[in-house]
Amino acid sequence: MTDVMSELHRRGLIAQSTDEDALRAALAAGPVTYYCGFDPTAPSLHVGHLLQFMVLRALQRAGHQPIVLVGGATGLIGDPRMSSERVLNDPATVAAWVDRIRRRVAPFLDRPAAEQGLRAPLYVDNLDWTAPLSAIDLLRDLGKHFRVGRMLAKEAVAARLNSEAGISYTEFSYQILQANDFRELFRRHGCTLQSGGSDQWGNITAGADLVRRTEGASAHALATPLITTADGTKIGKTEGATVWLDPELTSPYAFFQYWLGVDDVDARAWLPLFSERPAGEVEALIAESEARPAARAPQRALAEELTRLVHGEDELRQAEAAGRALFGRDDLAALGAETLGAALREAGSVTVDGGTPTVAALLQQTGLVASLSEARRTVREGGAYLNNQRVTDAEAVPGEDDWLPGGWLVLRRGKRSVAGVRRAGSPGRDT
RNA sequence: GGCGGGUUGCCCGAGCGGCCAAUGGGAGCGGACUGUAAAUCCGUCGGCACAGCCUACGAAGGUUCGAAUCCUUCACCCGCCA
Repeated sequence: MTDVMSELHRRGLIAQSTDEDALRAALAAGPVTYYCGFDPTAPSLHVGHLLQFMVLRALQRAGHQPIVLVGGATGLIGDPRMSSERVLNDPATVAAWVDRIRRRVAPFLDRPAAEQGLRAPLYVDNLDWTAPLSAIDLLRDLGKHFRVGRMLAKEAVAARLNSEAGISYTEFSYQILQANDFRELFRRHGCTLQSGGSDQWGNITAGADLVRRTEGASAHALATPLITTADGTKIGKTEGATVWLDPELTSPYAFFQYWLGVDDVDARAWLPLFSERPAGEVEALIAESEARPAARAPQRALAEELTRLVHGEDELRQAEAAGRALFGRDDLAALGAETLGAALREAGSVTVDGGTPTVAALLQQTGLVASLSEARRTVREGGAYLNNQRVTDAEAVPGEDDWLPGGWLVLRRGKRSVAGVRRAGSPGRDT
C-alpha cells in the first residue's frame, strides 16, 4: 500500500488534518472507508469541486473505500456562508440536482474501480437518514452532544454572528446535520475519515468529534486548501461565469479552453494539485513553463488531463481539434465542412432560418454579447470578427460569399470567444 | 427613548434643482504589445426601434416648466446621548 499521505502532501492537497500520525497509521493498517460530501446548491458541481475528487481518487488508488455523499438533506438547509443567509431552494429542485450531480460524478471513481480493480465507490444521500429524523430524535439523540459554546465558536458561525446579516437558527443547525452524516456513515459502513474543503473544517471536525464521543471510535478529518487565482479570485470563473462539470452547462470545449487560458502563475501552482502525473513529470512541466512560457506546458497538461477525466477521451479529442481549428492560422475555408462543423458545435452555435440577420444581431444571438448595444460597441471597438476578418459595420449583413463550407459563419469576439452560425437546411448533421 | 448621519450604476464612491445615464477608482469587456499568459498603454463600460427615446440614483407619494438633488411618509443601516 503506497503512502498516500505523502502523495497528498507533495501535491499540496492537505491544508489541515486531525492527528496525522494516527491517520497515517490507520491508512497503513488496511483499507479505510472515507467520504466526502457535496451539497446540491446548483444543478452541477464546478471546477472547484474537482479538488475534492483528486483527494478521493488518491485514497481510492491507495486501496481505500470511497463513499460519495450528495446532500439531499443538507442541501435543503444550507451551510452558513461568510457573507449572508442563503435562499432556500425548493425540495423538488434539490432532489433533481442530487440526481443530476450524482450521475455526472460517477466516472471519477467508477472508472478506476472498473479499470484498475480498485474499490467501487458507494453513493449515499443524507436525505435517507435525515428525513426520518424526528424533532425529538434530533434534540435528544443529537442535540445533547453539541455544546452551544463550541457551535458558536465555529468560524462560519462566529463570522455571521458578527456580521450585519446575522444567522438563522436553520443555518446555525447545519453543523449538527453534517456531523450526524459522519456518524451515520460510521454506523452503516464503518466510515472513519471525512475529507472536504477547508471551509468545511468546522463541520468536518464536528462530525469526527461526534463519532469519537458517541461511538468510541477514532475518526479522522482531512481538509484541502482553498484554491484561488493569483489575483485572489475564486478558481473556475471566466467572464464572471462559473465553469461547470456538466457538459450541458459548460461545453467540453469551453472547459478545455478554461484550463488552457489559465495564467502562468496559477497553472504552475495548480498543476500538482490537479495532475495525477508522477512528481517528476509535474516538476518537468513547471520547469518547462519557466523556460518557455509560450508553450504553456502546464496549461496543456491540465486541460488534457482534466477534460479527459471529466468528459472522457472522445470529448477531449474534439475539444482539442476544435481549439486547433479555431485558433490555428489555417484559412477557415480550407478547414473543410466536417472539421469546421465539429469545432463550431463544440464552441457553441446557433442556426438561422430565412434571412440572415445583421452582424450585431448575430453576435447577440450567439451569446457572444449580452445585448445589441454591446454588440454595436464591440464592433466600434474593433473586437468583432466574421470569419477572422474584423467587422467595421455592425449593421452589415453577411453576404453569400461569407458562408463557409457546410453553411457556416464563424463569429468571434475578442481573441478567444468564438461561436458558429449555421444556415438552416445546410447539408450535413444538424446541431 | 432622544439627537445626528446615511441608503447612488457589478463593487467602492462623488454629485446636493436644469449643462446627470450621472466625476473618479476597481472589476469586466475590446484594441495595441505578446504566447489564447502577466504587466503596461489606449478605448469602452444601463437598454432600445440609437444624432432620438426608455428605464435608473432605498420604497411610495408630493412641490416644480424641470428632481439623484427640495418636502412628506415608510423601510433598512451607522454613530452619539440615555
